[in-house]
Amino acid sequence: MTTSTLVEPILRWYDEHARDLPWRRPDATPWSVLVSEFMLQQTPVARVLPVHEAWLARWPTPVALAAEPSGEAVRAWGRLGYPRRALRLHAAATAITEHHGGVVPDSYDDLLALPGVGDYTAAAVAAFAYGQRQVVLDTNVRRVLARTVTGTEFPARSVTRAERDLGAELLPADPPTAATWSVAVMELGALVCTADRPRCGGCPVTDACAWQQAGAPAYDGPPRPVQTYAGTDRQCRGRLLAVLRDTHGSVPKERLDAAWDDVPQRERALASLIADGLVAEQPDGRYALP
DNA sequence: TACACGTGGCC
DNA sequence: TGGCCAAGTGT
Repeated sequence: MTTSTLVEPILRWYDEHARDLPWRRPDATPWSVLVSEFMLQQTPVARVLPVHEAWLARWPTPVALAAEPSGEAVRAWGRLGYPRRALRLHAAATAITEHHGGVVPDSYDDLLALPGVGDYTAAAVAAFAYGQRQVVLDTNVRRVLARTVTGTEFPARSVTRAERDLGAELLPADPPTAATWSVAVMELGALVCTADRPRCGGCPVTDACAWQQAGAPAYDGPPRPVQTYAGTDRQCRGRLLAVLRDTHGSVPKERLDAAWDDVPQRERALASLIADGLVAEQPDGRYALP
């Protein structure tokens, strides 16, 4: 397996098959890229598109978002899920306003220091918004590398040193090409080398793929954790927050009580929402977005 | 290192 | 039908 057997075909494939997404357009601002990365964390592109568009129309800059209460960000987040991301995006906008002159920072370290920005998002923004040479390892990239290079259907639970070394080894030397390569591998993972039922017939590197050459063996690693949802605290939190999101102003506690039957669970969920800063209890005892 | 954290679509 | 999955981060 040489670099060129993987990189060049995937770059050519991307040139022909890349989706036209708002945050990939030449006129997309770093803020647009940053917003997209927050929204895309654990969330499909199709659901992000309309919310991203409305978000950028309302808040074209981090300064504009930072000027509003965090609760407005939570409300505008709508039903994207994981609303703590909205809170963190608002906090990131505030930090950018206060510490970076309102400009999304371009260094990996400065990005990493922002709330809600971890290794993936810092590398992605540096690469996609600023054209830098960064190792971008998301779930798509990791799956593509696991199959094509390692010969396993799925990567390990967490990023390994070997993956990081491999990502660095494959990364083209030229920064703009490196950035394109990173988005190209992600796109291949999202559209072709999917977790379930990969479309190997449309893959530009199927002939070089270690997993294919090994006969596409079934995954035999440790069981991947199942996400339960019905009846969980997460679902309860979602129900409570939906009441506030869909209401202008504040609500009495009875409105929240009506949203979930299990009393101890409801109280626990409400307390956690308040602790997270997603819900504010007012002096009059009513509840509202922060 | 595991686990918590929303939501909806797919087969 | 319901298990599985979707551009992760924080603790």
